[in-house]
Amino acid sequence: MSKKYRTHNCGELNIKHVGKDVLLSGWINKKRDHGNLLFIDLRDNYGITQCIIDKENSKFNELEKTPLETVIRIEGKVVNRSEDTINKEIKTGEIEIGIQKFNVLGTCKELPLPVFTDQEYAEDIRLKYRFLDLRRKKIHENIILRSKVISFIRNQMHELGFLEFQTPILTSSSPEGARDFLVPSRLNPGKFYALPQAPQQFKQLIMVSGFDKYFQIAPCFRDEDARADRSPGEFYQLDLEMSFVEQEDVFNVVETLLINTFKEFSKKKLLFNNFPKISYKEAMLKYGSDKPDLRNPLLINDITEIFLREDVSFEIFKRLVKKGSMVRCIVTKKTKDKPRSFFDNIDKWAKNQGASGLAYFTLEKDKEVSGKGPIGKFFSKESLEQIMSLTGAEIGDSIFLACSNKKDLERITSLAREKIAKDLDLIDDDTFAFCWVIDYPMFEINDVTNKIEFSHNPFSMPQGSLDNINFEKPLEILAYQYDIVCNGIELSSGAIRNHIPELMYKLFSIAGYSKNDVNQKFSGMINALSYGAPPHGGIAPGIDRIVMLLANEKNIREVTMFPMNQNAQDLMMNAPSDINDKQLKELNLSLRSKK
RNA sequence: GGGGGUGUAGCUCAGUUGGUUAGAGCGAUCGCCUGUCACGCGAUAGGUCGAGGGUUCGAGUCCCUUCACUCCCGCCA
Repeated sequence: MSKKYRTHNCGELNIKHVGKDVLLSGWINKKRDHGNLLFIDLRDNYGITQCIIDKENSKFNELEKTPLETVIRIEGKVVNRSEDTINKEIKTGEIEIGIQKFNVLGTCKELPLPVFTDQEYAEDIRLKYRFLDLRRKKIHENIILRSKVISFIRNQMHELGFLEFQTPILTSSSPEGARDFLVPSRLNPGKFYALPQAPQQFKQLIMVSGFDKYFQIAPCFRDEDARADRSPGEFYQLDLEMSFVEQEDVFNVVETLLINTFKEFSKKKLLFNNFPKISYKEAMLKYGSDKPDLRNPLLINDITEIFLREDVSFEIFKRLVKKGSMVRCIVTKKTKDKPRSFFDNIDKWAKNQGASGLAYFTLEKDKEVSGKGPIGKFFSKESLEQIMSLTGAEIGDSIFLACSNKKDLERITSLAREKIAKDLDLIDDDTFAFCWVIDYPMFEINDVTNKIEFSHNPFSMPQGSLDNINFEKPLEILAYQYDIVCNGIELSSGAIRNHIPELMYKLFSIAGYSKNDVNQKFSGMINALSYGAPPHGGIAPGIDRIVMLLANEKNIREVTMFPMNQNAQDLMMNAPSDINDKQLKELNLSLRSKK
């Protein structure tokens, strides 16, 4: 046989190959030892093939003693299995290999974690031995899925006419946004590069350079603390930017791309084939959040005005409303027969969340409409009818109310929406619900400093034009700034960019930056915009989160090949690590002694 | 920086009200077994109960401190 290691892989042999002499190489996934007969499940990237050897073979004892996860080469003949021994679970289950010879290609010590199980393991062991962890079925498949998704997206982008470019990894520190990762410069002592938080400025410069449509599967670096859906350090975005476009043009590209990708890689249903567009303001009112989960049918309504009525006697809320608080509610359909415990649990839960609780009552009708439940008696028939017309509630429905300032209300009603929907089992886990959140405000007021700040990206284009924007009321200026949300997870945000220097200076001045400040801090950008910049805009969907959704995983490490732990350490490579004095000297750095 | 959870054999976990020698499954080692596919059966080895301190006649169990991992808040386009 001319091949050295294999003639076939472990996933391709079937009934058609019976009688052939083959070479297979792979890992010993599992052994089943019958004393005089030994089954070996040989595994490689492509599948598992059962191989068999018996006492007649002189190599029997040696193979019997070879540990799991040893890499071996097997020489043998493909034989078909008898009807009753066929394994329908695996692709190669109709055949097995009668082993003639074998030899060890790579030995294996006792395993720190088993490869052959679906059990869950402590994170630090998995990360330290990631190369073993990655052999395991589920995560191995996740990583392959990730590769396929990226390659699919790349093909789609090329087909849509986008050009793929690389942008610098060593760049300059930017004043806005997240904390930068810094890299000391040897040739420029005392100066530092920063790793890009995103190729934001570069992609705009690519547009100014006339390339029209750009994309990149771009690594992004942000030195912020981790979350389950946020890697410490680095993550990937599908970064894209287009010239001569309006918001709708970007939406069309992204919707096409995401719909194709999600249809290709998941069996789950798409709730909308045209993604609904929800304004930021509406999202905050109806869902209490700018990343609403539209699988959840519950809506939030403002019913503050009810508590100004003479015929409502719920004095606690009335007093708070007089002082400026608002009242918002969630209606649950046909819950009048739910046990008292259902309501009390939610109230108790809300108190645990730091709210003063969730008041509730149920709408009933005998001769006339009445409220049943702890606070039902405080509402007149007419006020209940007004609530019904404001919220769409009907007889038999229940109403949960909270009263507070706007920010706390948004927080608690958003959480309550999720909690109640879960308790009532209202969320269809088998769907993806995408939506756009649009019309973000350009500015917001900082609670602590009471100063006006950019609420998102300062380079976003305000809605309106230089001569009709009311700069006197900056908090009312909306931006062509948009987010895409799926199942309550923020997938990306983007904007039509401000390519007009004059308008840029004006907006920055509202946020307290002088023309000089802007010229200094964003010199590359503002300079470029002064030499003929096309109108342009883009977006940057998070690749890791897209793969998370497609793989149905809750943690980003499950779709990342070599992730760091929560403290931003790579336990396998021992990063970050100490460096020696020579390196420090070359970089003109000295370390402060640690406390 | 703050809050919650977890930490017992190589791995996954049990361990009662504080009470004799800390257990099980998988894995390892040895033996038996020719049709398994989570093979089966028997035996053996394997423990700083995360670490340190305290209370107690006695601590895996109670208290304090501390470390590691994780989830969340802060932070984050």
